[in-house]
Amino acid sequence: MNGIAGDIIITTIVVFLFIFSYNPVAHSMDSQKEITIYDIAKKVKLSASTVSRALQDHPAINKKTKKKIFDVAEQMGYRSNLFARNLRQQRTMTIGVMVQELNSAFMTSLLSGVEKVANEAGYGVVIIDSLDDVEKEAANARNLFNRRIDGVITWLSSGAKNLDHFNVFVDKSIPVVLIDSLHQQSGITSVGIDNRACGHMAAKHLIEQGCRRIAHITSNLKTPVNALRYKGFRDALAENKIAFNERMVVVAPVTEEDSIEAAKKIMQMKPLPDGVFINNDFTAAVCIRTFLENKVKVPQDIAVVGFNNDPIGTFIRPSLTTINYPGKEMGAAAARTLINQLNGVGTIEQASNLTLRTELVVRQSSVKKR
Amino acid sequence: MNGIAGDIIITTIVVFLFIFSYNPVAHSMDSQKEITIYDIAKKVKLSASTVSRALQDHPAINKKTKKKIFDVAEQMGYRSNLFARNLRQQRTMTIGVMVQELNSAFMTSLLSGVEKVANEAGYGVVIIDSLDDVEKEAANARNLFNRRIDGVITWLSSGAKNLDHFNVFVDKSIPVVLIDSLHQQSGITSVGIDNRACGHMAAKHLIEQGCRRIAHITSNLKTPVNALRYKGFRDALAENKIAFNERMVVVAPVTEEDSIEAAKKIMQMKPLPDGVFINNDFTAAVCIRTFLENKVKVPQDIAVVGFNNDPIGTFIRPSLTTINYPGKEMGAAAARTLINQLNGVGTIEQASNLTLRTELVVRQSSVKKR
DNA sequence: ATTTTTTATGCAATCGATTGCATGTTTACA
DNA sequence: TGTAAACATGCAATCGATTGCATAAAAAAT
Repeated sequence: MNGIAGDIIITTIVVFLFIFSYNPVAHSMDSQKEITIYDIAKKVKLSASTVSRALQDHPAINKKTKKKIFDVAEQMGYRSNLFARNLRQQRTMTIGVMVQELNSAFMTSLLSGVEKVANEAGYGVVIIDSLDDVEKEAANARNLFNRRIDGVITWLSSGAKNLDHFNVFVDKSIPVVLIDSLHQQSGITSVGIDNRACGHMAAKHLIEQGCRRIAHITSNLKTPVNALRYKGFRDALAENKIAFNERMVVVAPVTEEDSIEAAKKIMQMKPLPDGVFINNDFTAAVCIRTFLENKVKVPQDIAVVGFNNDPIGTFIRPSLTTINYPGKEMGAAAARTLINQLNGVGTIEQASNLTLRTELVVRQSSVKKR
Repeated sequence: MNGIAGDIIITTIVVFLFIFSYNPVAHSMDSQKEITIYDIAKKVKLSASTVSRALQDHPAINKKTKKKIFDVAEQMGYRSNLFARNLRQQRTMTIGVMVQELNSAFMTSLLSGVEKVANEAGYGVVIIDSLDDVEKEAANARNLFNRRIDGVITWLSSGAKNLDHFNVFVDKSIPVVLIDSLHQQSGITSVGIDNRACGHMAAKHLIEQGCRRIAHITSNLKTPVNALRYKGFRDALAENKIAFNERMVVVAPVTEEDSIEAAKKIMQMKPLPDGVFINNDFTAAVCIRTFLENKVKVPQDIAVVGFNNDPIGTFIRPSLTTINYPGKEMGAAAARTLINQLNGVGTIEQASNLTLRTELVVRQSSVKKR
């Protein structure tokens, strides 16, 4: 009503605003009641079924009728009640995303990828984080399950030993897409990168720069992802007949203190390594800083290759050579895979693994030659 | 069925597992059907009303009956159907968060604050971004509205001229909490910081470091937030009787190119400014880099103060003096405010503005004296 | 033993939209 | 003109949980 009036006469708006401001009760009461298809039906003197069908653009409804119903719906400020629809159709048009932690540029770009694709397909996105805690992860899974999301995209916590907490989804044929985790469990798809190839690429690059004593810093070697990167790294060394000692691996959580600690361990190695492949850019950045503070030159004394292509890498000096990890694309791919499954294109049974392309981004921290 | 059998005879479990593994079709069909309160009612030979009440821990239900119903529900793998509940109760236990863009550490920490508080209160969080586009923002608002979220937390796009797209919420008495925006519209609460004070604090610090020709880089001066920071900045200069010329303000969007451009403009000013207050850390980081590349020393030639306390500030050299902007706390405060409103503690009518504490984080980029 | 109170449970309507089936109406074709 | 085909619309059940009101049963009071 007021919308229409407002389009025509300016003063009407003023009057309404006046009322709105000074008579909140009348205002809220007035606008509080929801318009349903029954209200529309009454107005156009047709049945609710017809209204429902018209709004869905059902072919059996006369075009003129549809037009009229659409107009009246618009006029009355109708909005579909998703609960009712969901209750009837048994779906929520919502996908759940579980991530370890909302704390990195990478996660953020991942989410924006999911969000974009999902929204375009009409899905909402519910995000929940596990703070990298296995128990909270299980609770979250339950929570999402109870919310009847149509599908889940998840980045497992690093301590996750199995996928049991996703069984509820699998059992109900709710698609699950894992990001960057490798599990061959049937009914679960995964989207990721070729971690072994990445480790190989990093090591190969360092070797090409002339490094011969190459160390590795990783957050842990238990997750398949990290283990594979390490394997690729070892493989490249072996292929080039470069000796490697397991003492040249430093395991350090991704915190500032631990990263400094790790850098110190590297500096204490004798002979000093001339290159290091570090599993994430944050740690790499801290290490570079620590090296420089201790008069260890980068890349001259130690060449550094990180992982993730975090924006931080372009700010530090020397800038950081790293492996570009396509976060947004991964999110988008995961969402697309999930939605395809929801639409029946590619059923859960034929679930597969999708591997995205990665690339080495060479910057200053690793270039010894010119 | 299988649940009960499993509780009694171990071997039965094994048989079932066997079937599950080798007969996925039977498996999924079997587990597909949802348990409802009617199923439970039938099993315990009571009415659905009683079951419903028991599950809500209604006082009118006999304790033993409750116990029994709980047990059976557990056994049958019952999960409440939120649609039905929502349909009846007219709420979704979900809050919507609209942000400009999911692209910064700040947004991420903000979201994690919202998420934490909301989850603890039993609410889910739906996140949607506007890519800083006013139209998408309006569409998103509509989208969330149709999803019948119980409340909205939003960070307006920088181009937003008014809050019209939130009227749908206000009209339906759905609480809206703005983050870091100042609008006195009734029915809308906001959570933010004292931007004027921040600008003042930054300028005062630079002055104390001996700066007398202080420039300012901002993304635009139209949003109240930026205008207020600028005002505080100007006020501090005036209080200290330091001349200021509007040509010392550079307006530059937050992109790498524009930031470099801005740095160049600063360097071209004659006489060269001896201090600059930059509205965000990313731009500040790029400027510092650009300055250094052009042999302009920081802080000796130009002292720099940023804004936001982005992690980047600790990595660059010199490290960046900045204003700590409590992202996670803001998110948490916004969520708490919203949930209080939803619970009736503090009604929408008495909506107010909540201002959080900020602080100057002094690092290397601004310290000229010792 | 009878009445009142308390306690426990059930009935049936409600929340809105959807949809299979039935029915009524119009058009087309023989 | 009769009849099949195509088109349009309505009826009523369904999705699951909630809840005001009624009622039955047990306990307490008289």
